[in-house]
Amino acid sequence: MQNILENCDHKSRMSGDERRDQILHTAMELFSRHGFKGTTTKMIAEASGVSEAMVFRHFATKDELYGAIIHHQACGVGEGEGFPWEQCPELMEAWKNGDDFGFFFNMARMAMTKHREDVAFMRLLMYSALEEHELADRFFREFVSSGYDFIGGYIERRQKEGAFRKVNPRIVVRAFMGMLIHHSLNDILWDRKRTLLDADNDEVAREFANILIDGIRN
Amino acid sequence: MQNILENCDHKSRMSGDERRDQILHTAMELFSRHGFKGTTTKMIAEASGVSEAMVFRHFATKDELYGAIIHHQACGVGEGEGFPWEQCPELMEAWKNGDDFGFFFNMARMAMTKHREDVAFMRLLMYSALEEHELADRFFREFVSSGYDFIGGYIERRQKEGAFRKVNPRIVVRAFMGMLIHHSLNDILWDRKRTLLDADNDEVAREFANILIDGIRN
DNA sequence: AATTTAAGTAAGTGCTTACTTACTTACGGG
DNA sequence: CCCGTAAGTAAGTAAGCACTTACTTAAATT
Repeated sequence: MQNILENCDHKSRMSGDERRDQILHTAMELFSRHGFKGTTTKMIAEASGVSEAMVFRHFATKDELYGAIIHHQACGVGEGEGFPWEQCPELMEAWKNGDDFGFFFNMARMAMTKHREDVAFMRLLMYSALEEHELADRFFREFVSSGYDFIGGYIERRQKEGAFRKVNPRIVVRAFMGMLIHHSLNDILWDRKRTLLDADNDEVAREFANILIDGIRN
Repeated sequence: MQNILENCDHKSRMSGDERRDQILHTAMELFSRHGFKGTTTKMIAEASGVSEAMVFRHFATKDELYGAIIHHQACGVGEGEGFPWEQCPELMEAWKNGDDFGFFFNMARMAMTKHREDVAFMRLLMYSALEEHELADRFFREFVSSGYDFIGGYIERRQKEGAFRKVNPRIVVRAFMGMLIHHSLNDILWDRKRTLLDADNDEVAREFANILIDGIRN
């Protein structure tokens, strides 16, 4: 309980590393809301409660600050402790047993939960893709690409076992990922008031899994 | 053949309306590439081959120019000659006859073709959604929402006819639109080199339709 | 040919931007 | 208790921004 003061933003003087971290997180939030060009160093400084000079003491240029955010996020997402699907026991269990519903349902559930938790990161990613910054490319190569391999590999295996019909597994992955990402993007970006579809994420995940499985079953 | 000069950008002096149109299209292209904040009025003027003062003669502010683009696009897309699906005879035929494959296949084909033709508009739309400009909202309300009603209505009808199983039609629409939009977004934004999936659009459309139909068939 | 009209520009305006400099203050180790 | 180190700032700078002003030129109208 004695760290109320330490958690408080108004603390007069932080250690260098503490302040660096705080600026990094503040900037990440602002970049995700307004894009790179739309965020000024003044905004970052004010939101961090320091002068602009402090921002430039920690990060030589605005680009370097953006680079640090990319690095921070890329480490936390792509590597670090492995891919999120490897962290979900139910999912890996289903993967082993060839439990199709368990596999696709948990995959969908996990993705939707992740997306909901990381709205700022998703927005940053979209901006990066449009502005053609490095983050988008890196995220795609290190993360999305592995996801394709993981799901695609499962489908191929189940095809060989005779459970799924003959169809390009990559197209199936695209269909499934499309459902998941589009659904999250709708909630975050397009239809925040849920006028088009206001359903429980579990129900949506269940139906997505059902549609896909029945859609490629033999 | 005498209008080579008229079509040429280097024409020394245009009529007011011609120049207005030209600036509008140039600006649309630039906004779609660099976003609103990332595009300067100087860039627009130079790309249009006029001085900045001319840009401001036609559009009082940068915001007004953006607004004019929105209006121009919204008119061309939302209203004008009706929705694109109403323009496709095969699709409407399939809709009438309850030809499920014809319906979903042509829907997918049409969407993918539109997206490929209108990369600039799609990018503009993404920027608008992130920057929370009016265009995203308007497009969503006038266009996407109608698409949901159209596809959702078809599914409901076919459910009543006993062709499709019991499932929230809106979730099915989201799944289907997800496949289409995500696929186009991949080609435009994330994977322009087609490293993950390099398939013919017709094949993709066919498989998307197959997956969806088998996925909700009774 | 003279006059009006509208397309066009050069060279600004004041403000904001990313980034710097020269200086001040808090704090932990000897 | 002082003193070096590092956290912190106020007040800049030059370039870039959206937007304006005062003027010029081409072309249609009279």
